[in-house]
Amino acid sequence: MTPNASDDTESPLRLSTPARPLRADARRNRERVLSAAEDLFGARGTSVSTEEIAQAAGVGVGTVFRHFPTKEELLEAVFKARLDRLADEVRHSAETGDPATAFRGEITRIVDQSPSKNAITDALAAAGVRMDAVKAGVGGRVTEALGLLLRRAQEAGAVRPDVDVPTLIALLVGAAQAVEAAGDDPVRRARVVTVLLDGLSLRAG
Amino acid sequence: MTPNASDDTESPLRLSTPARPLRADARRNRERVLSAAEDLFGARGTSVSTEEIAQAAGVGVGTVFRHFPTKEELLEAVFKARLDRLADEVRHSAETGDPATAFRGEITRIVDQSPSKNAITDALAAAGVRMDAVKAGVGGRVTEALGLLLRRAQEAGAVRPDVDVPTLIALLVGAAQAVEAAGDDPVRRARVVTVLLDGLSLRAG
Amino acid sequence: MTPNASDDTESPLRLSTPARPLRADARRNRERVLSAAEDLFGARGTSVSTEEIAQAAGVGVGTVFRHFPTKEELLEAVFKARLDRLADEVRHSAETGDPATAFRGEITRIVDQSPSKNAITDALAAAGVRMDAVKAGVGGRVTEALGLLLRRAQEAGAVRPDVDVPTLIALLVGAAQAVEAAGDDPVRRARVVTVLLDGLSLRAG
Amino acid sequence: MTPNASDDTESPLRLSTPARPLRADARRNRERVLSAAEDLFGARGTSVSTEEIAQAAGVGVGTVFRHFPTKEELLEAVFKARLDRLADEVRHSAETGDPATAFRGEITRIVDQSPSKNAITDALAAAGVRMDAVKAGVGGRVTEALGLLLRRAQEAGAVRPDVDVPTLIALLVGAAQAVEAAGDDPVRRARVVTVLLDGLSLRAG
DNA sequence: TATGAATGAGACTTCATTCAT
DNA sequence: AATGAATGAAGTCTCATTCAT
Repeated sequence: MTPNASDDTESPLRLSTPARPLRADARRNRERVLSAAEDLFGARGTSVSTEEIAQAAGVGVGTVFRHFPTKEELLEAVFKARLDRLADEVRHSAETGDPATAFRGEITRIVDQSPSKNAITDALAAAGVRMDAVKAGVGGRVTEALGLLLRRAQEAGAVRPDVDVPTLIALLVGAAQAVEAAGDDPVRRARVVTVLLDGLSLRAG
Repeated sequence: MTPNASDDTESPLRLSTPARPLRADARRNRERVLSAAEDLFGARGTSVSTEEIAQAAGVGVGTVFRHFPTKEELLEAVFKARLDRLADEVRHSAETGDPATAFRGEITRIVDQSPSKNAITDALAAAGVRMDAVKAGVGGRVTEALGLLLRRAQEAGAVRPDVDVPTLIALLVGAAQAVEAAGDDPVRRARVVTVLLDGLSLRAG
Repeated sequence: MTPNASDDTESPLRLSTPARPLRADARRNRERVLSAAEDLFGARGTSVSTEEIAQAAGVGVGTVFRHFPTKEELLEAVFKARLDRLADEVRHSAETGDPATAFRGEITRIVDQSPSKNAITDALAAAGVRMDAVKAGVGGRVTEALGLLLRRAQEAGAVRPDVDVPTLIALLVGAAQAVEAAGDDPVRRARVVTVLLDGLSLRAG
Repeated sequence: MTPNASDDTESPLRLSTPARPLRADARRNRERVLSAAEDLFGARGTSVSTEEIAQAAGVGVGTVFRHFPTKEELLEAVFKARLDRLADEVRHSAETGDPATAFRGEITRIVDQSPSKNAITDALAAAGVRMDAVKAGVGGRVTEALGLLLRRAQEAGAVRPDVDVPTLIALLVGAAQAVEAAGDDPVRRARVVTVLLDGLSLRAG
């Protein structure tokens, strides 16, 4: 909603000052809340109460609401934070080493990490979250980074050319879910990833 | 809307009601509630209130709770009903025609049908639902039917042999999610399915 | 207890049915809530909590909200009920006996009754209450009845002709407040009413 | 903004601060808070939050609470300041010119000024405010000044003798409310004042 | 049996007040 | 002294579930 371009920070109270740097302790609390929220939303869905998040973060409810005036804004912030980290990671991969290997490694990593930590899956599973704000904001960075990763792999002939970034994102979302559905068995989880990667690779014949 | 052949409502297996065969009107009410619940849960998630489901079904809340003593039990019943229909459909496919074609057709159908109606996706997305009860119950029929479908396709050399039924289920769950994430664009949705099927097929080399 | 003329009822849930007659117990509860709300709002202002009103009415909070989905709607309902009773009373006066006496008697009665029960004063003091709904609804009846009372008194030469109904209403609102501000001393309260009536009467010269 | 002539801020009588004369900046902050509070309480009722008042005053909440340890004390201070100004104004009127004219002019002025600025009305409408402190404090000055104004008018035969100061105050409170209830129409507002003045005047016969 | 009114725990959010910086 | 972050009690409202009709 904010036509805010760069800065990711969020002023605690919507005052006139656009991006006050936040006092040290305030910032620490903000991080604690964000982290607790990420854990709990990841582990038990978006229905965990704000009260519980506050407890987990070791602060009062009021503090949560000072930093995130609405539960939805908290959800969005968690989502953005995840995407932001994901974008960094993907970009780093994309710019490093062999395109094919980078692609495979990164896809595997994204899909196969702890489901409760998976940026895409449950954030999207969070259903109601406004994708608008996200797409306009950090979402763009993810798209960009994935685009680079994908393009290089395609140019190297390692990935089929008829897949574009949105499709790749959809596939990642699904694969993360699939891995979660596969349960704890590492063999099964690996197979899921294998099927995805094989499906994405350029066929020999 | 469902490409379902036979009865839409109550399949051979009845689980909730132990003995008493239910009066005609009671049975009709049960079905109406189940149907309304399926629609609303599908369309707007499991957070729709019991009250609203009752209204949509044209009955009082009390009636909903008479048939399904808990919201969770209602959720389970919806889930079971979907799986039951799915099992019928899959079995029918598996027993008909060419194994490879049947497999491809059925996978496509499962994944690419209206997401809000998709049996696996949102029922699982419903998070809290006890899979125990389900796996012990109708789940077995789905597993069985999918097993038949998969085995025949593998024997025909159309599907890689290192995929077992649980993995296939996980993949279906994920693919359904992926298709939903792909949005309304039919081209993208088709690509998602293609990637899945290619990943599942036996490689030439 | 209420000298209420026609049907005052309100359907508990805004459904399709326009004016379902309400079950006996539901109706009783509704009245109890309304009555408790009138007492408490009158005695301690509109800031009394819904919880407390529920307790005073001997019902759960949920019941209050079933009948009045919003605190504001409860406020409005209380307001309407008061105006409704007032309209009945005024009309009855206006149609009975000598115009001048009726006018004086009625004005006195309105202004000098227990302030916490005063229909106009604190309901208006309730600040936020939407006058729209009220004016469109029962408000019209009050205006009408006061119009009759006023016109007859003016035609009888007992009241100055340059006062119209809106002005009279404003004066009543103010006088009620003045009486409240006059405290418990009956002599002072009487004087306030006297000043109002003298101010309203047609001067000799 | 106030049609107030002289000092807007701090009149002779200081009540809150017992001894220490307050540093210059502290004093300025106190005035700013008081002024912001008066504006906001007047415009939007006593429910405006302390936070918002602090913002409007350009200070932090902490500063508001340093000067007025309680919201209620802030309310009282606002009230006192208004009464203080009122006392000055009334006394000035009472001591100037013809008694009858002074009385009429002053009553009109008090009642008919911008309602949101009206000292008596909404301060009293603020309901909870302890009148004790006020009556004991600045209230006395108002009473005194009004007493002078009233006595001289009565001695001049312009005002009925059976009205005492407390009654006059009650009438003023009510009339201010009546004017507010009369809305924006200046004709109606004028009529309200006329009725009051006529009611207060000594009858010819 | 069906109905829908009643219940009350619990969710989100606000705000007066305190306290570390 | 000033600031504004933190606190937590309290308020409004929702909803799964129970129960009288």
